[in-house]
Amino acid sequence: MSNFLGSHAINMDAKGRLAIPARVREELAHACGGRIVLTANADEERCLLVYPEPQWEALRPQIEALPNMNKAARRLQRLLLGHATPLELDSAGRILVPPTLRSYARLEKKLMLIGQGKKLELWSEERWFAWLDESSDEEEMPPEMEALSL
Amino acid sequence: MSNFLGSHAINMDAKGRLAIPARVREELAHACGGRIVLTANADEERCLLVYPEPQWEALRPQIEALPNMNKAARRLQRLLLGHATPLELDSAGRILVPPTLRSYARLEKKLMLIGQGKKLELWSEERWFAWLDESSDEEEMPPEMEALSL
DNA sequence: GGGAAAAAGTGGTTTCTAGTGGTTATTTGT
DNA sequence: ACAAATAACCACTAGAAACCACTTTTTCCC
Repeated sequence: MSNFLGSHAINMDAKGRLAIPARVREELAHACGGRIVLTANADEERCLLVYPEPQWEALRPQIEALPNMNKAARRLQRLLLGHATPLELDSAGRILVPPTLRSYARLEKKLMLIGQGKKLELWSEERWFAWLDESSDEEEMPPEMEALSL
Repeated sequence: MSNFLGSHAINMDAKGRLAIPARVREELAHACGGRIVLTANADEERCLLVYPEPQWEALRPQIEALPNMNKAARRLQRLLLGHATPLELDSAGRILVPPTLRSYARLEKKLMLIGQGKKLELWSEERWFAWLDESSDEEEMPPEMEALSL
């Protein structure tokens, strides 16, 4: 099972392509043969999610099955299903990010790719750093988290 | 079980590598054969955490299992998983700190490595001393701490 | 509707920088 | 004084980024 960790600064070229870092490329190669699905993130942070295709296929039916009389559920469906795009790495290990997703996540030239275990997140560098600087201690923690000893 | 104690001043070279002190290297060698995981610290002090790989592997599932519809949990995941980088000491006992982590913890040439029992903390020397000066004992304590007799 | 021009997408090549490994010199501790 | 450990230095390599050339699609104008 794939296990993406760490973060990488990467650049998008003028045509909206980005080169996946070599380390991550290896992970992807044996997790899904380079076949990935790119989609939008549902929470308030406008970043993109990068799933190995099998991971996505496991997740998709769960999203589709949500009770869609519920507003939050409909929102999740529209965002995730509505943006999902299957992609393959080209011969140089690059992917082309569709214009819709580019603008959803406000991607400019400088990006950050963040490992999150079974998936990756793709952020505009500017937004990532802004998010890091946001203070956090106002949030309330779930009990599992209170109990953690790092 | 590993038991890191004490603090060491160390230098980072121009390429972002640092030599682990011999004492610590020995500890690491028999705790994890030199296989470590470097990641970000979640609290407001921007330092890095150095885990022997087995320690990290014990911790990782707990972090991944947090309910990630919760904001505080997501933050912890992004910080810890998103920065975690497995590293091995090279033939000279050095590690290369990835650029992302370097900038997260604002590491310059002079660093401090602080033993914290099962893990180590890596600080910019400047920030470490600043923290020593500013931190106070005014905060309120958890009950377990009240009961301590030093 | 046809053609020209522009834009977007694709593939490859070259250049340069960051990473890697190793070696030598200097310092420190015994 | 000697040995060990650290710091500085140098050479080599691989990866990323910038660049360039070509193809396909779209758009706009005639």
